Amino acid sequence: MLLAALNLEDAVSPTIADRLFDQLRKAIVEGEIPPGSKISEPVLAARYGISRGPLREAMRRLESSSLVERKPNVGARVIRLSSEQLLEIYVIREALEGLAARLAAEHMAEPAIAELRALLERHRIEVAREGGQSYFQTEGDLDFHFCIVQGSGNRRLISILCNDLYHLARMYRCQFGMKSDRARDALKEHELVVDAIADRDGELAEWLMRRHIRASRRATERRIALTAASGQPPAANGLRSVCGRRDPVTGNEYPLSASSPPDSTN
Amino acid sequence: MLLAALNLEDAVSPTIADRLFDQLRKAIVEGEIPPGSKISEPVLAARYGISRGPLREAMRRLESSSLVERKPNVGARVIRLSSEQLLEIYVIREALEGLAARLAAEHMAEPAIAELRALLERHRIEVAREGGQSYFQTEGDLDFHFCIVQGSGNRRLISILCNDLYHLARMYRCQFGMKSDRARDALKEHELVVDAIADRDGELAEWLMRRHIRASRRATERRIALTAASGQPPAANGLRSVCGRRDPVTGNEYPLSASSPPDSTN
DNA sequence: ATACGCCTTATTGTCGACAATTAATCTTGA
DNA sequence: TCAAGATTAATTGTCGACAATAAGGCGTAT
Repeated sequence: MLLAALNLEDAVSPTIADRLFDQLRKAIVEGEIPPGSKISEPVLAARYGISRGPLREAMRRLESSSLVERKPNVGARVIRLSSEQLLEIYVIREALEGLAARLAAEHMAEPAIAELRALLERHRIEVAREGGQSYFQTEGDLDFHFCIVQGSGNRRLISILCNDLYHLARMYRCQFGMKSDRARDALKEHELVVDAIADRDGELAEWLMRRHIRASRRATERRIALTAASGQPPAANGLRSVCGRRDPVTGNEYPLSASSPPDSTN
Repeated sequence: MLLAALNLEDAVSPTIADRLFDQLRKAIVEGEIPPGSKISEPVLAARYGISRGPLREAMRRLESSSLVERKPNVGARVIRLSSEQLLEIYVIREALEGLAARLAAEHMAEPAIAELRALLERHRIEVAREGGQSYFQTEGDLDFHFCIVQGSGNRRLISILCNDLYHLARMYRCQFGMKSDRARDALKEHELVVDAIADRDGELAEWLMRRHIRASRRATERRIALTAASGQPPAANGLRSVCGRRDPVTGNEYPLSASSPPDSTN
């Protein structure tokens, strides 16, 4: 529900290819199409009841979003998530969202700041209710960052973060489970950032945002170290593996482990 | 010639769509297909002697690179360059390339640093020969930044900068002419950055790179203020308009002013 | 028994044609 | 004469079929 802001695509496109792109991205991000699985064009086209033309165009866009990898004359596979790539994204987000926070402090309109405050208030209630363990908070976290980036007013910055990096980050979170025990700390950090923005203190806002993302990255690093030590292969997802179920799309391939969509709060 | 590093695509793809994407991107970036011009699928397909299928896939990739804008059931137009968007890119580059410089100082291998030094040496000779006015320097500038980013070792950072932002930056430069009088200063700034990287001083490298890009942005701002004051419309390109010639691709549309490819040093 | 080469098969890449939507033109009325 | 509407034309979106490439299986020779 709070994820509404993340669904840029709720204004349905009249063309099949665009709609399909949204559907496939959602399916890949939420793990419905497992990472590493091969995507067969005829099978997928039949699955969605369309021709291969629009499908291929959607696949091209997925490739540009680096959600699938394609080799010519061979086919496309859903990207396999490596911890290194996740950390790379954190490093970039630290720089980019720090910038976004500074710009937001300079450009954001007062009503938008008030909305941001209201959003954090809802998060506060939620965290208090679920004792800081809620998985939901993780999504709320993305919602918060989403709002800040929107407030930066830099359209290309918005595009880079919201069209590509956030979907990747969400994908990793869905894969790894991520019922972060950092919800309470994260919320506090969020509030400090918003305070700085409300004070129009861009320098402080950037510093706080960078520290926040750095802390987030370190928590992820710890988590990765844990799951790696517990015997699982490094690139595997540490989530409930639904072995009794068959791949819903590709049908015949069953890589590492298939994970069902982690929640339906959108 | 020095642009060789920028041509990631010299390893020709066996598929038409990929080859066409490279060709079209080059044509758009260098202004052969003027900004704002409508792209007709049948015309373009005939022009390149291929079918509309691969063309559409290439167009989808161009759209992802934000080189063309598409409206459903209407068509695609080459993006029109606004000064605001150019400055937005500079702001992002400042954050991202500052990060890249820091990472390069930490991760770059010694031979790569030596290569970088050699590159700057060639630039030094070139600048001395052309008296700091050379247009070439502008391309060399991109080459330099390209190498630094490659040295960061962060694959996603490399992808964002080299696959999208650099092509846009190059497009703006081609459109605006850009025989920057800042070549001498820029070269000096480049050398300082490389010194910091060689010293493995990441913090300094980042600071120097940010300052360098900031100076570059300010020079561009001044240039924009000049051309805007000299009577041209703000989004127009301030380059020789070849009015006697017809649009080589779309054939029937002739927006603002068509500019021929600024150089052939690749 | 293993390795090399050939062949079969399935998948991707490409093409031409049809349908749907949009933009422009022409007509008609006030 | 201008505006509003319908009509026409062109472009885009979609589809099914063919061709080319690569992967996998099979057989044979060493």
